[in-house]
Amino acid sequence: MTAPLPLSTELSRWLREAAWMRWPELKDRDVPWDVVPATRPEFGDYQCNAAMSAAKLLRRAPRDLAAELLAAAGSHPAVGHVDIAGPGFINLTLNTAWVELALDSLSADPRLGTPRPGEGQTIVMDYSSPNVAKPMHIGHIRSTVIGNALDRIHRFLGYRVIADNHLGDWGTQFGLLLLGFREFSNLTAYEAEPIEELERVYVLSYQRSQEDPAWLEAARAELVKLQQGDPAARALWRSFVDHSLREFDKIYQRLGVQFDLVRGESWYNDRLPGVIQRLLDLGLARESEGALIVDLSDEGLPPCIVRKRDGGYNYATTDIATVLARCEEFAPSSIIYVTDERQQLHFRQIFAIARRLGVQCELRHVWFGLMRLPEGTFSTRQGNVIKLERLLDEAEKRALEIVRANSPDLPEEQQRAIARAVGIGAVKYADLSQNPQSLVVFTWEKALAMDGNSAPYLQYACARIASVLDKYAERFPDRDWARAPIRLQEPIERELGVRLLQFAEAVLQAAAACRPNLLTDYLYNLSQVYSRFYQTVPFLRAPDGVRESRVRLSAGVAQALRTGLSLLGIETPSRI
RNA sequence: GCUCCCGUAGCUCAGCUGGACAGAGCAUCGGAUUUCUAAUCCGAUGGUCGCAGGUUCGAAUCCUGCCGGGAGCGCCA
Repeated sequence: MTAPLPLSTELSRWLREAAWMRWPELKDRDVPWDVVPATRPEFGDYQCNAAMSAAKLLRRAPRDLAAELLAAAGSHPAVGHVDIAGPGFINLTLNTAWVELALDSLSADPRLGTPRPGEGQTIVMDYSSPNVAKPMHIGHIRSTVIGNALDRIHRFLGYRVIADNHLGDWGTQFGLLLLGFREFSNLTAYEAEPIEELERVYVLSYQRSQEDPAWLEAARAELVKLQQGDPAARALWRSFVDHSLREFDKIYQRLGVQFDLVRGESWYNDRLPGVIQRLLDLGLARESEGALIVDLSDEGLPPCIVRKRDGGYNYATTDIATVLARCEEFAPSSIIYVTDERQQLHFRQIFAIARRLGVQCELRHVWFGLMRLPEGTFSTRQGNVIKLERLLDEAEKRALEIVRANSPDLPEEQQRAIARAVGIGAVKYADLSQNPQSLVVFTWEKALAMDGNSAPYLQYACARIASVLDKYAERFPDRDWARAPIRLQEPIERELGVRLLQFAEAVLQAAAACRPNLLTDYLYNLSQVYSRFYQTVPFLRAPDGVRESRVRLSAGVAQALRTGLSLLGIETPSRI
């Protein structure tokens, strides 16, 4: 049998349809018919708060409405009993036998009942997008990790996702870089540590440009040569990009991040004149102070410059070209950009212009708070950047110390593998478990937290369950938990079972809100309940049948944790 | 000057499309292991949800103002 999941969706539909049948006049009114998990255990498993809102519209007593609604809805197989409490809350307690059956089918499903609402739809996801010739630092981790989690979540929900790493590989800094490279570079250093060398060269070239107008002029000339396709400039630039990409790939490999496309800004270069032409043809752009702008004042936005006074194009032009190209090539239902908060205005402008150009697909900017250091913002010039590589190294190092202390019997190689999964997982989780829009002040302590609400806590729960399954197989070789029915006897068991049913809801919510922390919240809570279950209820020593039920429930929890963590890009070793 | 975001326990943060006495983790204090991984669990302490109004049966959540912090606002990306 297939359980009607997600349960809250199903129950909401049940009550909403009954309400609309009973009170057709409320159909277009804004009444929250949603059934949501109960806020407190004594209120049952789910609750509906619609009666109070409806009461206002119908000028009736809310408790009466609640009673009429329940009478109209009749019974639902999942609902054991209902209560009307307080001013008119409808409290639903699930039928435990139904929950048991739902878990029987759910725990056999690797997706834990998660639907695929995205089938047939494409999403382009634009994330990470570091700048060529600069090292990835801790400021890049948010876009990369949050973007990758949203990428994985959407794929899981059936969307065709095109993950595109929109590299910053074009722009005025390349004039200084090309010129500086010819003058200052050390080729040996460039081969060994390309990004560091390019960074050094850039800083020198930048400094000289501040003091020497002729140098600045020469840099501009280099940029023009590059943009006009001069073979020598082009070749050198290509080398910068390739070397940078190789360095970025080391980080991506460690983070388990893969892209379908790596198209930098340069990829759109040839399309820029066409974009300008379209804007002009449609009468959307006009000249102002020598530059070409799109006036957006009727949307309350400042004008957007799409061509500079000197005839050059800027990032706005590129981003418009990018939207158009993506729509043409992939026909996505939406394009999601994951960047920091500073680009909010920029994307509002880009989206407004794209719509005027006839772009239909949903355009979504998922922004997150800029990462800062306790002493303020960091920048290359202040020399206070913390490189991503160093953060990952430190995470693995600290994790390895803990692994060695806790599992001294394991071979060195396995300890290292566990430390990688735990360390990288901790770093990712620290970022993913926060509301993306919170302002983030980087501290080592926070970024590397490995106890409490952290990835290792969840990984630990998984490892414990793996161990339980091993022990079971060892001690009861002729029994099979996978076929035994799940029975929920103890309150903690029931709580765990109901919680497990809510996996799909958590994934769907995280996707809809583009907030991975909704998923981490769910997973953390599930493991907390599991830890309590593990602590208070014996399973391998439980009687026949009960033992199998508990082992099977544990296996279901492990499945949820593994799947959930994989959606966040976090590994789950069978031992930690 | 205008726009956006943030201000919740000593610290770090959830909760914010309004719902029933405000939740975690860390820290502090006290407990739990002859048994399935103690990277765990149980208990205690700890909050005028920045301030002041307003809307509502009901506000941390919505609206207005103020205070404090961050970011952005035409030729950088």
